[in-house]
Amino acid sequence: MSLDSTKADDIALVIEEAIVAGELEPGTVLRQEQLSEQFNVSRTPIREALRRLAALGLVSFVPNRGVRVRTISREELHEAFMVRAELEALATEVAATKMTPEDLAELEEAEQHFATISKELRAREPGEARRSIMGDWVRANHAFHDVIYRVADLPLVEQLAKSSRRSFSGPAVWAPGDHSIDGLYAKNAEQHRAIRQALAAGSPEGARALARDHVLGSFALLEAILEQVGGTWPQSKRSPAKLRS
Amino acid sequence: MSLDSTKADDIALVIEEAIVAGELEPGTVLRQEQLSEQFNVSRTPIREALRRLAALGLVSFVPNRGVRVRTISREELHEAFMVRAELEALATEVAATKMTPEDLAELEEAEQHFATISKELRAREPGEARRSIMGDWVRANHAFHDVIYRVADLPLVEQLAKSSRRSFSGPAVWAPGDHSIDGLYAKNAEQHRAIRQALAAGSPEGARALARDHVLGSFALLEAILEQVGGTWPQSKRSPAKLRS
DNA sequence: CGGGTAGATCTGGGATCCGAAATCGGCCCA
DNA sequence: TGGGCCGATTTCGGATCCCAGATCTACCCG
Repeated sequence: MSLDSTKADDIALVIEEAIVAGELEPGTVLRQEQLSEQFNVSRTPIREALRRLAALGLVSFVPNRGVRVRTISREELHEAFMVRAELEALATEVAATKMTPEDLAELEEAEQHFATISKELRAREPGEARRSIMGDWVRANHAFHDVIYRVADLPLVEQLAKSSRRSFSGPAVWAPGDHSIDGLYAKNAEQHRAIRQALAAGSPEGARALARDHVLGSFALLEAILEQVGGTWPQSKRSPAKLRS
Repeated sequence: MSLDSTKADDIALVIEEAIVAGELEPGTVLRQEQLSEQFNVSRTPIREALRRLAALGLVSFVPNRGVRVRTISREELHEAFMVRAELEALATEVAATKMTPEDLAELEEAEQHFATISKELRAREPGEARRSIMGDWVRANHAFHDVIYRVADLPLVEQLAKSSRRSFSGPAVWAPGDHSIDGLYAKNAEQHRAIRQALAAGSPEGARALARDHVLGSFALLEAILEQVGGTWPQSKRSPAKLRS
């Protein structure tokens, strides 16, 4: 615990994980004292951790009122995808010139794992059965893209892309969608295949374009998922008054 | 001061400004106590401010040892430019469909202001005379791009692009270069004109490509500036041992 | 004379305490 | 009955204090 990390860092990572994993729904108010007893520390490291999360955009800070898990509007979600599309296009283009056979093998494995889970997902009925596998689906999807980031070896791009990726992995988990959008799930998996083939062919331009389309297509998928949940957008900005839960 | 902001926030902004403006050279060690008496506060808000800066990547945190202003390697600088090239290309493409005549007029004014300063810069001799105007040059350059960001109305893109812009505005200030690269300065100013014209023509694709080239070209300019300073890269990673100054 | 080591000192991390801002809750009055 | 006012309570921001880890320094020993 005390080896090369502070409590504030550790706590920030745990909370970040919880937010990304969708365990903390957007809009949730985070009380400093509650967190401090939850982690058995004083409020000082808690506040430093929250400062970090605020700088990363995961929570929003309101002076003298508290922090809440950031809510994201449809426009913000769209923009996050546009950003990731550009960054991922860049990373994929760069990766195309660096792929080794071992990298390609690893990528193909990740692709197949994702395809398997995607198929399993589509086989399940909507509801809890489908919801319980969404975490795996998100992780498998990330794993595929992470191979590309690793090969591209662009730390800043990777950091920023993952940062904007956080904006939507949560919603995807708690809003699994129904059968009518299974075609989009299937298309998503198929695009992984196309990207891998472009990378295998050593085509930077092709890989770039495919990566960009894929990310933008993923937005269409997520949008479809979210549209179904409540008809209306699920986590719009709620009234900022009355911060108490 | 206390209206809708905390001391930690205020201090973070001040320090951030100092780093971006090049007043704090990379590698400088920031002592909590020194900062606390400088701002007349206790160390608590100082540490929260530093946490924020660390999350933004402006300073690096070493547990139990302190923070220092982040140094940046040539590779990191290059990557920051690649990122900004993609983001700025996106913003410019979006802005092309939104420009009003008023926006265009404002953009042209910023362009001319930058051109004036650029010309003044090239007229000066290297050394202190040139160095003293670099801050204005950087600000005028930012002002031009900021018009585009404002019109594009993509907050996340703007935030991220400005974040990566911070990586190099400092170096540009303290390493003004000599006459041999004046052609690059001139070209830089000329590219602003081309971008504005593409925006005026309502050509998203053209504006996108020009914006991307412009940013990548700016990297060549900065690289040339820095090459001259000491022959070698000026602020490489120093030995991390011995944090004391 | 060089290297290692133990104590002194410095500095950062975290706990506890206090004042201030904001919300809550009950009361009064129209 | 409903709206506004005022004290009580909650929660946050900041200050101060203490402890632990790291560095420095001086001494000792080979």
